[in-house]
Amino acid sequence: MEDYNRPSSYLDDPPNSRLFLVTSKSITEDIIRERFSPFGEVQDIWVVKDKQTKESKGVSFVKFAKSSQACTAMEEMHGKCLAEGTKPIKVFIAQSRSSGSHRDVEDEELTRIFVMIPKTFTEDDLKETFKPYGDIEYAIVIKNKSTGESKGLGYVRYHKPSQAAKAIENCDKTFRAILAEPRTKNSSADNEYFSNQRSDHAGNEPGLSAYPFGAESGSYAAGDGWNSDLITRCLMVSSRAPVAQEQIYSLFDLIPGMEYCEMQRDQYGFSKGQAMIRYSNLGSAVYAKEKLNGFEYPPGNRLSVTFIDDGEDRTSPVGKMAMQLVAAQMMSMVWNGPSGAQLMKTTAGYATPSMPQKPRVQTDVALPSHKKLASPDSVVKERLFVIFNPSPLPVDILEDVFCRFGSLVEVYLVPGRNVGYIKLCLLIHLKRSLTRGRELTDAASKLAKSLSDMTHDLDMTGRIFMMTRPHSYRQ
DNA sequence: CGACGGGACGC
DNA sequence: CGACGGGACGC
Repeated sequence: MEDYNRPSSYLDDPPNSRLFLVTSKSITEDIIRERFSPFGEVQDIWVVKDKQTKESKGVSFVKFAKSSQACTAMEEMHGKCLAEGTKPIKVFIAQSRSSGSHRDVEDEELTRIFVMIPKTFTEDDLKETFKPYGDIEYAIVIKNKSTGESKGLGYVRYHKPSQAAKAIENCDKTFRAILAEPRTKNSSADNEYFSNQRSDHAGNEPGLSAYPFGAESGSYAAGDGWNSDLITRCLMVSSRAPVAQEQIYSLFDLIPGMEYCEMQRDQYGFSKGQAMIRYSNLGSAVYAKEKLNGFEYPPGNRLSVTFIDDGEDRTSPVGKMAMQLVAAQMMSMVWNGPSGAQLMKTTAGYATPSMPQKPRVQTDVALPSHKKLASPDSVVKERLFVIFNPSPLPVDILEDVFCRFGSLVEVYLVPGRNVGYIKLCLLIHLKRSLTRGRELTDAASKLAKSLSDMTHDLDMTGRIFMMTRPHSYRQ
């Protein structure tokens, strides 16, 4: 509740989504709209005019919905002439309205991001994780100088502001990517700059990604819990050679669950050698990426497949790390599970590969019936503290199980730890079968067994505690 | 055993 | 050189 009452306050939201243009005075709002709207959703255009004469002062502001759109427009339009006989325009990211400064915002300030990463991440991991958004100049992990161990933080420098913006918008939220504060003399980095809510890019529109084909080696390590990739139902397919949409369609349609396939086009309607694919479920997308990234189609043309943000609302505090665990588990089902790891042999399109099903509760333990989740803003009345061994179960499974015992508000897994909280606003069955504060019980161990059963090799021999307080909420 | 929504770089 | 308007939620 800052100064958000003023409608104009969201000219700075999300940060760096507004451009400052210097043009000839003859350039009109209509010309600007025509030339800038191809880069994204233009929310506002304002040509600054003299109060008396109404003549343009040769200065304009263009507000985009997203920072990446503004940055791409800046990169593409800086130095262009918008009309015959007019001077080339200058385009900068506008200073935020609150800053008061009129200094040009340098690319230096827009190309380096600051991220939280697993302690196990190497600089190569960091690079691999963030290269889908653009060419990386360098990636460094912040380490303890004496011990050399990672502090779980890193910097990634891109070549272009739009690439950094895309990384911030689209990378897994657990990375908490933000623009890095420029390295300065005064070491205090405690500006009030970054407390702004990030855009949740819920309305991600395709078609603006400016990154070159990131020919990525289809190798990534699964197994250390924290997979470096964003995991979603949406994939981006990149091809060096032009491939018809129908070809991509039939290829990716081999995997059940494809619900959307569309070539990406630039503002002139030309194919960019990229297509967006969406599946109806995570498992299909994970499987598709695993099987088709690096696949030569047509022969000699390596396809690159990466996850892209599907714009789904995953802003619940659960975070996406849990999704990565889901994916890791699906991998293990693909590789080890009974449904087998049948490779797709051909692109000829009839042999549908057997698919791992989305994990569902399958147990001989009698579970109460599935109930609807409580609304996310319900007051949490009880929390269960769960310790997982060896590693947390996927959130959707936990939700599926625990929603049966009460009115489930949220499953929260503490990132990077083997613990989590089950938050409920009403307890029905659990309350009778679990004893406060004590390690137990028949019901809990059955629950544990059923969890283990349904997750194959993951063993949940953890203990479940009852917590009394919904934590840190003042009464 | 374990934990509460996380943040900064040798100039 | 080249920096900040217009319009007016809905309890």
